[in-house]
Amino acid sequence: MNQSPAPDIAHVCSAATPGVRSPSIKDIARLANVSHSTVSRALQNSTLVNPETATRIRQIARQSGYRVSAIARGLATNKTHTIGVVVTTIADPFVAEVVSGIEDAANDRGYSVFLAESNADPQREKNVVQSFAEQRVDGILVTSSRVGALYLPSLSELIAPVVLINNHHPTAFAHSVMIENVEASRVATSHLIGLGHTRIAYLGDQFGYQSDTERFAGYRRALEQAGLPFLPELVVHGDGKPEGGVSAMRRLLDVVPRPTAVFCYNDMSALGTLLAIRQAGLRVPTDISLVGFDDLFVASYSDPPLTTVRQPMRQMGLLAMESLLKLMSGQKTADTIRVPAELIVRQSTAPLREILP
Amino acid sequence: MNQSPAPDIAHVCSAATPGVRSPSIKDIARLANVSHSTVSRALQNSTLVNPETATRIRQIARQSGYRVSAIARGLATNKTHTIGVVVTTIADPFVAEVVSGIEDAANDRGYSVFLAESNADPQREKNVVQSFAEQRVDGILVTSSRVGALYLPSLSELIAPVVLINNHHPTAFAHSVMIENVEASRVATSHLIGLGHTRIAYLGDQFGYQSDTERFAGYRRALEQAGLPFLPELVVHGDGKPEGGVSAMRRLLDVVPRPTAVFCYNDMSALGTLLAIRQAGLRVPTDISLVGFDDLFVASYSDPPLTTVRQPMRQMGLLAMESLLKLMSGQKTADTIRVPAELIVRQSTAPLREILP
DNA sequence: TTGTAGGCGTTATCAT
DNA sequence: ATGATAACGCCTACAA
Repeated sequence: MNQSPAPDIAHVCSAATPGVRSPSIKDIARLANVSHSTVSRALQNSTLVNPETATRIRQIARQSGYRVSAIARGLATNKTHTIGVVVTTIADPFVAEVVSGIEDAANDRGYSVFLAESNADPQREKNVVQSFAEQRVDGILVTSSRVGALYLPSLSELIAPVVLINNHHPTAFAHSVMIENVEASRVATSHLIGLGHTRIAYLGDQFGYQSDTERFAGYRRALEQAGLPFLPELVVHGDGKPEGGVSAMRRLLDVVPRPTAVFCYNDMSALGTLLAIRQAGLRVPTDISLVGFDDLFVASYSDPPLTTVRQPMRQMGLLAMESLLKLMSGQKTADTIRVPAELIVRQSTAPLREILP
Repeated sequence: MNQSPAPDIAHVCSAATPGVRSPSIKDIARLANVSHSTVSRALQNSTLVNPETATRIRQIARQSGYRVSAIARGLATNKTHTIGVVVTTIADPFVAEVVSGIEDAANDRGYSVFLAESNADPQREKNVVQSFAEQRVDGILVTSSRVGALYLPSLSELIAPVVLINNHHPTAFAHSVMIENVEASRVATSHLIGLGHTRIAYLGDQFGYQSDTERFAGYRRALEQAGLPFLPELVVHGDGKPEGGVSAMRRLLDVVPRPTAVFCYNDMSALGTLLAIRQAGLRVPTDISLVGFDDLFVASYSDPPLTTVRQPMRQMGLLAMESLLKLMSGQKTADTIRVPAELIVRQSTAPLREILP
């Protein structure tokens, strides 16, 4: 009798018993009394195979738990149906939302996604690129990262097409999906101006990052349009995270006279800003109005709920994926897709309090 | 003259010119005047090759931009150096932190990670499992998902070893990493009791989820130890997200007399709870004390900052990865690793206000 | 409609 | 120390 592991019980604990290779196309061929090419065809729903044999083959394949080896297929076809996604860190809520959108779209199209974090560490970035190259990914998506700056050229030439999403340093010729930063910031700042504020601070990200530069430009444009003076002392920079928002805001609180409104580069910074203001014994929006950017879920649950600029994060991931699909199939796409944003007014902004002279 | 953008810069747009195969081991062999086996050995730093030729080969390989094909290697070795990570959604901050830890550890060990979301959708779960099977991943990590419930048996037998992280429905025989839920909750609840509270509500997750069950058990144990009566009307269930926290808390606010403290299943729920309390015109901790669970970054930045139970999320990812590595190499590991948690006392909890009779 | 015969880029086992 | 040669699992002409 057969003494091989457990007959039909199959479920005997044992983690993936190593040494037991999964059935191959040839095994199925043997069972079905056909050649492995026929099996291959049947499994691909080719019309070049008798419908009945095809059904029989698929039947057998299912019963024996057959699964194509994506890697063997990849070797043969030179396409892995795999994309690489590189992010600075997935622990950033903005990034996570975008990646979620990507994953969704990729899954729909039958693509598997490799996730890699660069941690803004050059060495790691190198590893990531190398790794994606070795895995022979069909395409690469980069979100909120600096990778582009250093490796994009080699990436897109030697490895696979690349699409950037809100990247820090976009490179020439790179395909990308970006939010309408300038316009969105202009609108956000104008909102504050419309409420009577004239001493409006800008709390940005690190110097040189594109989103920061663009949002700052929108801020200035709004001031200009309103004929308001630009006050350099009201511009500070955080790090895109709550911590940075705290320290940047503290610097702002030392300026006299104090700003009556702050436009934050992003919601994470705004979160820190909120804390700093509270710790200083002031209130939002009574003493200081606050506007964020991103519309992360936290914006709805902070106290007060944050007026902010909504980025359609998931959809941006989707758009990037679609753009990448086109590139991967050799089509041309718009070099950079600009996505409109929307100002969401909540309770962190209020009319300037009248100050009696 | 050349009118295309930038001449020899090589950066001539053109995404990954399809049709141009990257150099193979044979190409290198030709250039180095050796057999491809020698190249293979040289590239693996085998001692079975003349140091000088090895250096020369590596030199040539580097110059020609050679990159091993992980998929060809996988075919040959039957190991892909790849793991699959399945999550419900990466947009959940807890999940994102864990995955970040996993990615870090995996990268250190030379593993690439496939990320897949199940969205708690059975069909998607099927896809994920199928996809990982086809990609021939060497191991699987499942975090905060229900996947285990349905597919774990087939997963760990037919595909690869599996390790669960804070999974909803752990299955027998499954390896897993879990937080010390019962003890942590007991401590958290005792903290409230120590502040004089006796009407302490429990705001949980969906019925049947293991973390919920365990945390609830810890809550009850604390009451018991203090000789406090268990009040069923003070137990409500959300959905693990802020929205669910809001509605669950509203239900709680209708109970008379009102609870004076609430222990929330997780921080996301607590965020919603905070909002609901505020909207009811009450204050935390003056009117109601609040304890969360997880210690997400939001816990530090809410108003008031949340007293909560810290889970070492990144480290849990790391532990899971290490456990998986052992399983993949055929070693045995503890079936379930219990990670201790830590109560972080901030400002959302305060002594029960004396109520004059 | 089906089978035969490479070939994809590696690793691995032999000889030499 | 090196080179043939054969897998690995699949796809795809080409032949039948």
